[in-house]
Formats: sequence, C-alpha cells, structure tokens
Amino acid sequence: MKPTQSELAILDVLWRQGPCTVRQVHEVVGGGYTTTLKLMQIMVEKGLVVRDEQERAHVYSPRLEKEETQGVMVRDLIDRAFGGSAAQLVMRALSAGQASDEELAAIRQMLKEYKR
Amino acid sequence: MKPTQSELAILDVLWRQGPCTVRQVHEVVGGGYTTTLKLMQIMVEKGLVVRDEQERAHVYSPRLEKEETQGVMVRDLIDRAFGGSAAQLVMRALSAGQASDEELAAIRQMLKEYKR
DNA sequence: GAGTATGTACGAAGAACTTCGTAGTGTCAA
DNA sequence: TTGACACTACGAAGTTCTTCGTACATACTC
Repeated sequence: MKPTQSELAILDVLWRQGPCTVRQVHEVVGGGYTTTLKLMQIMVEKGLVVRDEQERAHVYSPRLEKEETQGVMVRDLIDRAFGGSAAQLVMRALSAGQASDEELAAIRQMLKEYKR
Repeated sequence: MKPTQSELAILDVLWRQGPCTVRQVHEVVGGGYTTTLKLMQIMVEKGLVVRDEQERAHVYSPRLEKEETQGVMVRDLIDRAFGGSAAQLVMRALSAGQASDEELAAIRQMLKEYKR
C-alpha cells in the first residue's frame, strides 16, 4: 500500500532508526505529539507498521522494507503518469536534469550488471 | 504544480486530443458530466488549464506540456521518497522489474546520447 | 411560444488526510 | 498519597479531493 506524505515521513524514521516508540519518532518529525501518535495508530490499522505492546510505550516497526515501499510508489507513478512505461519515467527523471555525473555513472553501472 | 489523480486523467485527454470542451473530455474520462465540469473549473483556478470562453461551450487547454508535468511529478517523488536522488529512483524503477528488454535498450541508448 | 437539449455556475456532502484537545491510566518521587 | 509526568485512546474539526444535485441561461425544434 502507498503511504501518504506524513506516513512516509514516519516510515522514514523507522527505516533509519529501527523500531521506535511514538516519542522517538515524534522527536524527529516534529509537530504535535498526539498528531504523531494518531498517525501511527492509523498506520497500524492500515498495516503499514506493526506494533509491539509489551512495554508501556508501544514499539512500532515498519511492515515493509524501504525498497518495497519505494517500489510501490514508483509503480504507482509509472501507472498514473507514464502510461505504464518504466522507461518513460526513467527518461524523464534523467532529462529533468537532477542526475549528477556520479549518479549517471551509477546508473550505467547498474545497467551493465542488469544485462547479465 | 502537481495535479491530483483525477486532474491528471483530464490533462491526459487534453494532451492527447488537444483543446477540448468539457463534453469531449467527459466522453473519455466517464463519470458524471458535472463532476468533470467542476474539476475543470477548479483546474482553471489552480492554473493547470486555460479556458477559452469565446464559444458557448468553453474550450480548455493544458497550461503545461505533458513533459513538464511529468517532470514535476518525478521531481516530487524523488524528493519525497528517494532523498533527492534521481539515481535511486531510476534504480528502483528498474529493479522493481517492469522494464522490458525494449525499454532497457531505450534507456541505454538514451544514456549513450546523454554522455555527449 | 413550449418543450427539449446543452451549456455554465455553484453549493453541499462524503471520503481521506491531518491536526489537536481532552480524558483516562499507569509510574515515579517527595 | 499526592502531585508531576508520560503514555494511550479517541472524538472532533479543518483541509483537500471528489461527486453530485440544482439552478439558471441559451439555442434549437415543433
């Protein structure tokens, strides 16, 4: 499932720091504490995160890997804005500039490995 | 500006068919006629499309080229989900499968031309 | 001219997302 | 044991997106 903007910010903390309490996430994303709490509760309902209720302060973990979620979001954009063509998206990402020489080199390298 | 899902569907018709009346768009996107009308009116306010009111049936045109809008959407996704790295997005798009051999070939070709 | 078709304008309602206040509970220290 | 604090639960309100009904104007036809 595709997370919303706020949900993605929370997931990002969990991916970077590993399982966290609401407070730990809140200290990173800022805003109101109960806002973060509410969002994370909803994310449990949606299945975006799982919750360990052993301790008084519940501990949340992402249900999917970062890579999987990125894949979902890319797939969604390809379908919605690029007529289903991954190549079209890649070309747009590159021609919209923003890919440094290092990045271009990394992409070439990856394509090379992909060939096999 | 980044169009919503419904707005993108409408823009897609305008990009493919050129300037259209509400009815022409509606015949493609389906749903209720006044729904399409309302959305297109809002899109005028947002500046996503421009409207020619010469005729009784107003004629709408996209304000930005398809390529520009795609660029905006890709940029947005790169910022939100890939920490600003276009290369990361490209790699995810490719490793998430979904790129056919033809597409891979096209991307390699594009990178080749990009080198110059 | 009455009725029908086609058009715009616009308000309202529902759904999803976000934010916040408040209530209630458990913990800990003085 | 009382007060301060940290935590969860939850309802409500604001925002944006989407859908739809209704009102009203204009044109065409019989």
